[in-house]
Amino acid sequence: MQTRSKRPLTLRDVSEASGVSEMTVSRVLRKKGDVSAATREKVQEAARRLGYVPNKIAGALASQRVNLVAVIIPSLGNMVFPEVLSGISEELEGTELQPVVGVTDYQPEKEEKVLFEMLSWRPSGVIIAGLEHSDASRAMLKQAGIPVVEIMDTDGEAVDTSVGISHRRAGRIMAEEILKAGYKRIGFMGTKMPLDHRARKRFEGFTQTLAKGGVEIADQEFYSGGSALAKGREMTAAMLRRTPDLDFLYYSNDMIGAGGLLYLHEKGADIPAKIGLAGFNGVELLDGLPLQLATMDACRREIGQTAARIIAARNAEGASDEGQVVELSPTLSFGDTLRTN
Amino acid sequence: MQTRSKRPLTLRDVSEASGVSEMTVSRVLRKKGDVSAATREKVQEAARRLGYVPNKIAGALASQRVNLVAVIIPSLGNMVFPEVLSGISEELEGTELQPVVGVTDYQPEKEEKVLFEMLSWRPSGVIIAGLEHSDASRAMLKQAGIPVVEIMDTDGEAVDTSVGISHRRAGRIMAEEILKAGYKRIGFMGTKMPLDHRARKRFEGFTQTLAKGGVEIADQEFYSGGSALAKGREMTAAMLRRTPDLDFLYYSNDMIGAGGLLYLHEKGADIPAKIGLAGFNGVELLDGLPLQLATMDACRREIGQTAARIIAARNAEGASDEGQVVELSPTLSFGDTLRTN
DNA sequence: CTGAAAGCGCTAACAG
DNA sequence: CTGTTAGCGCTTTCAG
Repeated sequence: MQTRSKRPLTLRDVSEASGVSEMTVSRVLRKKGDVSAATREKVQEAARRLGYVPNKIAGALASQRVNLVAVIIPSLGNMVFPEVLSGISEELEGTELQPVVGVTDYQPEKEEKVLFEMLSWRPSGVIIAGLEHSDASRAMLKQAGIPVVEIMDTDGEAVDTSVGISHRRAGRIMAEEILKAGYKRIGFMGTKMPLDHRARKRFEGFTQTLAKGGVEIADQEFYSGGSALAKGREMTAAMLRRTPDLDFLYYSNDMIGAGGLLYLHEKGADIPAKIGLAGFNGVELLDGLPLQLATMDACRREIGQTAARIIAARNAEGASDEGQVVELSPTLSFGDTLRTN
Repeated sequence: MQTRSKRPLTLRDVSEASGVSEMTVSRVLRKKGDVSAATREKVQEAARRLGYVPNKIAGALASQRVNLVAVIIPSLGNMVFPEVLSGISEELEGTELQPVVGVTDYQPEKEEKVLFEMLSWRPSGVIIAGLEHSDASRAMLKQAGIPVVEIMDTDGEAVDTSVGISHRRAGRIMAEEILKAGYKRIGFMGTKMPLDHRARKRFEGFTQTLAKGGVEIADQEFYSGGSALAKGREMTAAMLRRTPDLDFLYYSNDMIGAGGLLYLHEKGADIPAKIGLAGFNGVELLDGLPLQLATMDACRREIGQTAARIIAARNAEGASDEGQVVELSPTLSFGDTLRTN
């Protein structure tokens, strides 16, 4: 139908091909304003025949509106963020808005760069992971004059609005359950990530609550890089060699927890009677393990949905420009690796 | 530093604040053309102080250039695509270009929508998964007048350029190795995905090669939804109940393969002597399993890098506008679940 | 090295 | 219901 052409088609081409003014063509193509069925048909036919694709750059400049929501996350390989994203997409599906993703690799400088880059496209809103940002990033977010939702975490001060869980509380709850179940000699394994503030907060909540119960972490180890499953396996083996009397292992994520679980299960360990295990995230991926790992879900999908809903609402007319804090409650699953007491 | 303002800052604001013409401000901010050190300093100081973020919409419209590469993939939850993406990002890092991701959920209509949407931003290139697209999508890709690289697969005709592996050949190679190892009673498990053409092609290559060796698939089962690990476990159990004399199980992806592996390992099956297993993808994630699953890597990262490099090269001056086919060679790993002879 | 003028392709705001 | 007139904020081009 179309002919090869170096220059992309413009509204004017459609206008000429259909004998209708540019303005009316624009109305038809945007389904905005009333146009008679006859001309509408003529225009659509011409547009289709030519293979016209509107130029959003020009449209956005003229209308001063860009229906994009910038979504800024640390990583895609983490399993948790794709789920947040699908919550966002799902929720935005019914609206004009579209998510655009930027990845920071947990680096504040990269976050700053990505944020700057995305804001320069003048999006209608920003959804960004975490509450910890560089001063420059916070300044940009404030200055942008658009709704900003910081997600995943509520332990801290948001620029505008935050949606997430309290990781301190999550660590605390896990510690309480472990104590309640009567475990005493507790080991911790996690990522060596000074910049993963949420893991850090969980760890803090965890150790502080143990301390209140008169228990101290008996051993701990941090890793970085490599296959998480393999790392969990190795670290668990090493830790039990070093501190054989541990009766509970708390992992900062489910993947290393699964590695530990597989290792102990093979060794014929008496789980959860003699040794208990728990991870974090509620990764559905792991459902087929020999034992179900105790874990705590982080409400990933729900966080995405809620954040997206807030942005969408604020973009609608007559929205209250108020910031808010939405704290979701993670649910603990005991699985097969934490005594229910 | 900045003041609250509803209206985002413009070049004119920076111009007024620095007492330098808009044009020269623009030159400084884009580091284009020669500007005296003194004025450059003045401009940069003003821009920083005000918190100016350039408006790329306006810039793109004026310059007729958008440094975006549209990347269109079926899914983010698949583990394989995030790796392709990181190959792309890595390769684009050194250039002006930036990837923008769109997800199709394996649905041709959604692909068409996403493609239309992305093309309307006039990107500098398109990287799109697969060779199978609707007529409309192919038309748009041809019409766009920008480099288009179809990735993952080379079994078929590309619009412009393709980079990937031959999935037919991958299936064939696996079949050859299985026959060579002397397995005879072979079961297949995979996703119920009429739209996953690559899985289909592997399956075809696999069965055709078995047939040449006088072997027919003894049993097969397809699933959809749910946790892949759990599905692999269940399907394996069911299949062996139904067809107990199977001596090899070929899985269309590593996750269900891992489920089967865990199941059989727990049952104390004699792997790989009495029963062999193989998956597909080379998912590093699974490195900590009790046995290493035989698999074939799909060159995910390398595909991303190559595709990005091609787009970048074509965007440089004096590039040959030629389409090409880049077929990469997947490597087979025997792991612990496929007899080496 | 710096500035002035003229759009990029589309849509808001008015007229008819 | 349809058309006309101005820009949107930046960059290209051409003069100084």
